[in-house]
Amino acid sequence: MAAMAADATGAPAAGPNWWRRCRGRLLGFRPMIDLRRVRTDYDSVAADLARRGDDLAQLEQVRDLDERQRALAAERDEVRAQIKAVSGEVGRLRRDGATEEAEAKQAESRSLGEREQGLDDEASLLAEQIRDLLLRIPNTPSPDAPDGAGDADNPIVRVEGFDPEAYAEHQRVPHWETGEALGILDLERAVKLSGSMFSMFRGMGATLARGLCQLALDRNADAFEEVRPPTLVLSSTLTATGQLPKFADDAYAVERDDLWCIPTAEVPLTSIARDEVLDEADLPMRLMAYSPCYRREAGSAGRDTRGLLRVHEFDKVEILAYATPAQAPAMLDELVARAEGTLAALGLPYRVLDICTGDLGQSHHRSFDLEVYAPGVDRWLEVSSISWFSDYQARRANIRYRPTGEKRAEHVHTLNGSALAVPRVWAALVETYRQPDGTVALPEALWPYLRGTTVIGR
RNA sequence: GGAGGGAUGGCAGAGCGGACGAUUGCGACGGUCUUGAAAACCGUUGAGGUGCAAGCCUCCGGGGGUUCGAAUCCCCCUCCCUCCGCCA
Repeated sequence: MAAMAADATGAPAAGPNWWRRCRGRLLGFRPMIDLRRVRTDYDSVAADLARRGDDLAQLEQVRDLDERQRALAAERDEVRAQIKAVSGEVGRLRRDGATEEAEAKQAESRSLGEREQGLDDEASLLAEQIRDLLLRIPNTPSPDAPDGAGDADNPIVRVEGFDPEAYAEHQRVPHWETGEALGILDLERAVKLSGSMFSMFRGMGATLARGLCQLALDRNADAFEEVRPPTLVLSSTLTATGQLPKFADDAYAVERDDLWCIPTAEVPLTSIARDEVLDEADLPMRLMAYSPCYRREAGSAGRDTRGLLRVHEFDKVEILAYATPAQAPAMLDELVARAEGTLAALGLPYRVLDICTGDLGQSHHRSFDLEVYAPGVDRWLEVSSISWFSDYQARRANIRYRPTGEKRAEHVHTLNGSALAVPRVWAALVETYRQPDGTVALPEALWPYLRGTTVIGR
């Protein structure tokens, strides 16, 4: 792990991989895939990863390097045992005054030490290579996840409240036009402040944005503990959830302080239990958080640049759970149902997609996407992605629980999803509820959050 | 930001170069006693790696160094506490 440590001065060196050397380091040797499973059950791991359409070269490499690493480590340990024995001998001889013999033993120990050093260097190098590979290998998909090559293959599980014939001309106006006309969205000045793909809500637009978060929090407060987490986090925190090392370009970095802006509250919420052993009685543990989210959208520059469809900073309410493996499938259903419930309460048509193996995120075991229909832009907008990570994140983050009666702690399963993401829902609302006179009549569920306003006019 | 003090097993707290993976107390667990419980007494009790196993190895906040040998000595970092400065 020597290469991961801070340099002698402790100052993070700049450069494309500066965070590799930073405070808090990347986590220690914490693979995402169970290395033991790679050893004992290689074929099934390979088959699982193949379903994602993944290249298996890295996995093969891991298997081979691991074999060599273990052999070297065993040899090194044997030499270490000898050194210990010989050193003990030295102590005894010195006490007995047998100086000459002691010196001979010292020489012997010294040469053993050189051999140990060589073996250890080699074994550590291999271990590091294995770790780097393992951190980049994605999660294995659930057997229930549908097969497919990409987003075109995601089955639509259900569509709720959508009637393509039901829309009138006055709803076919993009939210940015209505927003500017009503003075509730000020994109022009947002660009002046922060550049393209930033947004600014004003007046009732801002109240609506905040009200949406409040609504989402209130709807889940029956079972979820509200958390207000930090939104700047260490590299190690971003690694635990899987954003690093592979997706460093997608996040905003505050280099001089080795901090990153969170892309989602999933990041701090998941790390809350990092390096802890939870009581089984406390599971499932449900948490929710409102937070701003920051995304560089590096891979999608130039796409969806108009309006609120894709922005660098937005507000979101995230719901998350730690669960036992047995509880996880039901928890996935619960999170989906909760996210759906909020969309339904807002009266927005939506559909549910079962994400196929080829479109699953790197750390996802199974995912469902929720999309709302926005008539003004005539598109389905992804507003929530609810995912089950199996033990992938828990392994990286070292989150465990002790099954009752068991001696050995096991990794928990993590699940999370957006309860509500503001900009796209805001857009869909403004388009869906636009009246013939250009005002926006908001659904009743929001009224308690709008200070008495029910219709946003000029 | 400056100056001092600290970080050891679930907790408290010893150890300051060799018999220390770590005294002890509390807690927890098992047992004896008891109608039951308490008390008392006896015993067990950190984590991880590797191996069929016996075992061996690693871990005293993290990293590096000195040494035949480091929890113990040296250097760097992080975090916590106290004081000063600054501050929503």
